[in-house]
Amino acid sequence: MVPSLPGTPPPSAARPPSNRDLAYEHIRELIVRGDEAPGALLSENDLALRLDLSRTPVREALLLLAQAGLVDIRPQRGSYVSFIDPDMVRQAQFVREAIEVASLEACVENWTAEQGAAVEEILAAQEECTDREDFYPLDEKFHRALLAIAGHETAWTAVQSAKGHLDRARYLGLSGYRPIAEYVADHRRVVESVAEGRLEAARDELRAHLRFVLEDLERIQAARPELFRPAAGPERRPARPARRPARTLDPS
Amino acid sequence: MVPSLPGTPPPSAARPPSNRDLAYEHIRELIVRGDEAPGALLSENDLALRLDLSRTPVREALLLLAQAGLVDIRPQRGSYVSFIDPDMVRQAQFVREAIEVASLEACVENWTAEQGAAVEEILAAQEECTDREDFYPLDEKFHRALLAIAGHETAWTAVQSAKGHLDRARYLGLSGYRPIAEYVADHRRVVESVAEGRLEAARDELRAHLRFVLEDLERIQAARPELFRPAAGPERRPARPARRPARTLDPS
DNA sequence: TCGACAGCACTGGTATGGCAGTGCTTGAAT
DNA sequence: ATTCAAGCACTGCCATACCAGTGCTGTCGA
Repeated sequence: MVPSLPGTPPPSAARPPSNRDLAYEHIRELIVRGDEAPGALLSENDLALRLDLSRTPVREALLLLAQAGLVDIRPQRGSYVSFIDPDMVRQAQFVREAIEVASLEACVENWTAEQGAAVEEILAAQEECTDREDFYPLDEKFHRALLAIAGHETAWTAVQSAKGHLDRARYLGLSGYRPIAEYVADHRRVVESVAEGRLEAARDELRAHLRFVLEDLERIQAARPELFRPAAGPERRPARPARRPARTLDPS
Repeated sequence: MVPSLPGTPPPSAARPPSNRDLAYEHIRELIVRGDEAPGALLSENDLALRLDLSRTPVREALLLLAQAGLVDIRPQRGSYVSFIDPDMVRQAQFVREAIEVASLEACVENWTAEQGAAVEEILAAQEECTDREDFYPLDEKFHRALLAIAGHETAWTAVQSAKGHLDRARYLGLSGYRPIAEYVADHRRVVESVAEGRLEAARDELRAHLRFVLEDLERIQAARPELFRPAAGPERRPARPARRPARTLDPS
């Protein structure tokens, strides 16, 4: 049986995506790509107009995004693009590392030639890759494939939910501080260790690989502090967009 | 001017829970406690009537529960209490184990006398405990405390989201197959190892402790197979409740 | 007896209107 | 110059109405 690596979840009838799904993807894209900066107001009304939908699907999408940690909903006040919280990023990193490193054991046990070939294909594509923006999907595919081989692909959703903040940090710090080639080299090292059954080595290598993200993070924070939750201080209020002036009572 | 009315305790105003939150908690309770069995229909309309709310907050609660894996929403068909999926439970167990075991390292490093005392308090309460239903909150408190000591309390949400299926399995199999006292003894063993800095021992003990849940799971599945997703076969359709008969065209 | 089929009672998905809460604007009073 | 309170433009929250999709019911024809 083919475990079916790529994420085509339902083999059953393909239902067209609901408006809620469309709104979710669209808004998520806005946030992750940085088109709407952290702290920006995301008004249900405004988004509904922009997406040419009613408020209901937009509202539900925002609810889901809030649960994913990408949006802060403040009742009766507004929904805002959440700031990147360094602690959240660190926790996400911790969760991800814990899961992926733990999965290596089963990965080593289940390793076969075919799986090696499938992973090799991904690695080859990564080596072709020069643009960072193209690299991220491939990176994701690689890590997901390792989980799938370990028989823990379902656990990817747990990684995913923790990864929201992390991805955004990576995306926004797009300039990148570590060359792609080094990441690919990391990947290859891990795969070789797994293929040769050196579990401990694979663990150390994967751990080191994942932790580089944190080093990048510190550089990103230094370079673009406005993306991060202000430590405290005078409670910087996120700027509301220009507002129509209030008219005093004078219908003339 | 009166600065603040007497009796308004905290600086930040405690906002009353929204109807959506109420609906969420209520429905979650229904599911986790087994009042609505896996496969049961959860109609938005019906729930709205029962909770004396409109459909909107109920619908949003269902949306969140669906994301937590407790509800299956099938568009234009119905929302159903999800079956317990053994694979999901195993994945949840894997995620939980990965996170908690990984946190032990920091836990050992950060261990202090006060923290030992706090944990000891929880353990003492657990030893007083005879009723399983009272034990679960204490169990949760213990595991959460360990994460907190490790400085990874935020990661608890990741555990939590994976824990939905797991908790339900435990709750529904309430008869319990392993005495509470043994669980507490496990806890105490882990704490002692941590306190004495024996990291590897603590890891092994915690791992073993968590895996007992899986053994219970198999017994639960054997005893109450109807709670679990039917393997395949003739696509057992979840029974719809009685339905008002269709009248043929005859207004008389 | 049995299969095809039309009708309709349900479902969740979407659109929209009204509401109370919140904080900015504003201008009068200090 | 500063304080303060009223007004109102916004917010998200909730209620309600309508829609298309789905599958059970019950009848009819072979």
